[in-house]
Amino acid sequence: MSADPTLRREIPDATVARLPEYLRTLTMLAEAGVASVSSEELAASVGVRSAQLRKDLSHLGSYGVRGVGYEVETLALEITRALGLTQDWPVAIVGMGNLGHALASYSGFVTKGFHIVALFDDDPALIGEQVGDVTIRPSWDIEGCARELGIAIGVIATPAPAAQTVCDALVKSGVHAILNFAPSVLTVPAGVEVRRVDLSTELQILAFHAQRRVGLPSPAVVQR
Amino acid sequence: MSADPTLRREIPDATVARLPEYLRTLTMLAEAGVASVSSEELAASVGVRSAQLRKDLSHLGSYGVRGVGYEVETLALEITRALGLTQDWPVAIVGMGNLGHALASYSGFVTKGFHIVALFDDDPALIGEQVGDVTIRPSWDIEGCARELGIAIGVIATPAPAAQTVCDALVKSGVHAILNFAPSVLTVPAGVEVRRVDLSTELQILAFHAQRRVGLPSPAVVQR
DNA sequence: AGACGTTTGTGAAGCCATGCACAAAGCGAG
DNA sequence: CTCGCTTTGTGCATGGCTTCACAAACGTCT
Ligand SMILES: NC(=O)c1ccc[n+]([C@@H]2O[C@H](COP(=O)([O-])OP(=O)(O)OC[C@H]3O[C@@H](n4cnc5c(N)ncnc54)[C@H](O)[C@@H]3O)[C@@H](O)[C@H]2O)c1
Ligand SMILES: NC(=O)c1ccc[n+]([C@@H]2O[C@H](COP(=O)([O-])OP(=O)(O)OC[C@H]3O[C@@H](n4cnc5c(N)ncnc54)[C@H](O)[C@@H]3O)[C@@H](O)[C@H]2O)c1
Repeated sequence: MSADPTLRREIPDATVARLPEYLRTLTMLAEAGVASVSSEELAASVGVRSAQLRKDLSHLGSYGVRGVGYEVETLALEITRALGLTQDWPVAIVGMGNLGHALASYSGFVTKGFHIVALFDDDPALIGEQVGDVTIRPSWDIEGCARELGIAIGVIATPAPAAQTVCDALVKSGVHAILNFAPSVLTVPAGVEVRRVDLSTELQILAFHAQRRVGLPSPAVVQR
Repeated sequence: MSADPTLRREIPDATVARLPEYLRTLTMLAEAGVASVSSEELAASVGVRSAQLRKDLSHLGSYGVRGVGYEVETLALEITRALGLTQDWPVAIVGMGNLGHALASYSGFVTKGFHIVALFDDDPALIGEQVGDVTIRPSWDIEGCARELGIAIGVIATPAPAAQTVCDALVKSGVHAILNFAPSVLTVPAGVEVRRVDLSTELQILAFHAQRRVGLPSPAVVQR
């Protein structure tokens, strides 16, 4: 009785982080004309254990057929819904340097439901420049137009010292989700979600593992 | 008896992932002239609990002074050693499109001990182009010169369909650490470490959380 | 209709990471 | 030297995630 079908179950963070991978693989399968897939096959494509895949999917509901597997289209749709990708998300990028330009001209986002609707920078030389079909605006306009444009997700690609300032402006404009490329820790009010991507950190983690290799039995032809 | 002082202890992955953050903050403190820091202060700057910081550091050894804290220079050096950053790491980037160019011209890597020593692409229009002080080489030369240049870390910034091919070439050239920006799962021999950075995935995770917000008590002035 | 092989969904167990709480250890003041 | 204050390093408890293993469910074939 208390089981409301529309009630969003608690989905573990670890699962949420894997759902996009499942979705991407399912989309590829659908394009290849595959209609049905087993947890074993799908898990192998994504690089996880089949038990993990099944447990992850069980958090969304029961969309498989025992003895058969999952219908690719259906499962893709359910993951899309769980992730909230049935609607389009308006995205703004702040900081149109090297990285900002690469992000703005990347076509891989739109196909996933993300639309870049605003670009900001504080360099007068960049303001007014057209990237794709969006014009770069002055960053002091963030508070003015971000709310108006309905920006839901903000991407920060400014140098580290500017990141907190930009973040504050975004939050003040009603943005509750921020992807931060600057190597700095952002302080935000409760209810605002921040994810950080730090490429230097990734390289350093790789260096750690590479260092441990020293003295190991060479390359290995062993496949895993 | 089995305790070899030079034996590298097992450092948990979760800890390794945080060490670069600690190091970055310590470097900033050092530049600001701070000589000593407590676990409480450092943890606050990084955004973790102090107990977690102390436990993380305890995996490296005992470099703090009770009642006082940690000497910034010393701790930074120890983390640098633990991560294997006392040596410089030669890095190659494959795929010099938008993202590849942004990465190649990013100055934040060299200061951390990473040197981009080779760039590859298979587009004749790009081959020969100079980025910084490195010339773009044809990607069919990877096996020829990667080993010779001592490439330890490979960065893949090609479209997804080319990623596995490029990865194979890198591995064949003796590269054991790969940072993959392409949205594809790479298959590698045992002993090769792959990390993937997928910006679409990050946005999708943010979308999930943003979606859950719907109907929540608005923005909130509450600081956390 | 019933038996059989396959694959899902999930309890249970094991594992790892996080957070708590405190004894041990250092420093400085008296 | 001793006392008291501060902060580290860590044992232990807690919670979450992963993996195992199997009953339940489904399609198919006879
Ligand atoms: N380029 C890379 O490959 C790379 C890799 C890792 C990390 N990063 C990080 O990403 C961020 C951007 O890198 P980049 O290479 O594009 O740097 P960049 O210097 O090329 O671009 C930064 C841009 O931000 C703009 N900016 C500065 N202050 C601003 C403000 N207050 N409001 C709006 N815009 C502002 C600048 O005008 C500039 O256009 C940096 O924090 C960098 O550390 C970049
Ligand atoms: N640009 C972004 O902001 C962004 C964001 C997310 C993910 N990505 C991913 O990063 C990758 C690169 O993105 P991009 O925007 O730079 O793409 P891009 O098309 O601008 O560049 C790809 C480059 O790879 C080269 N290439 C293709 N096949 C190759 C091969 N076999 N060997 C060597 N080089 C080869 C191409 O010549 C081109 O220069 C893609 O996989 C993309 O999905 C990019």
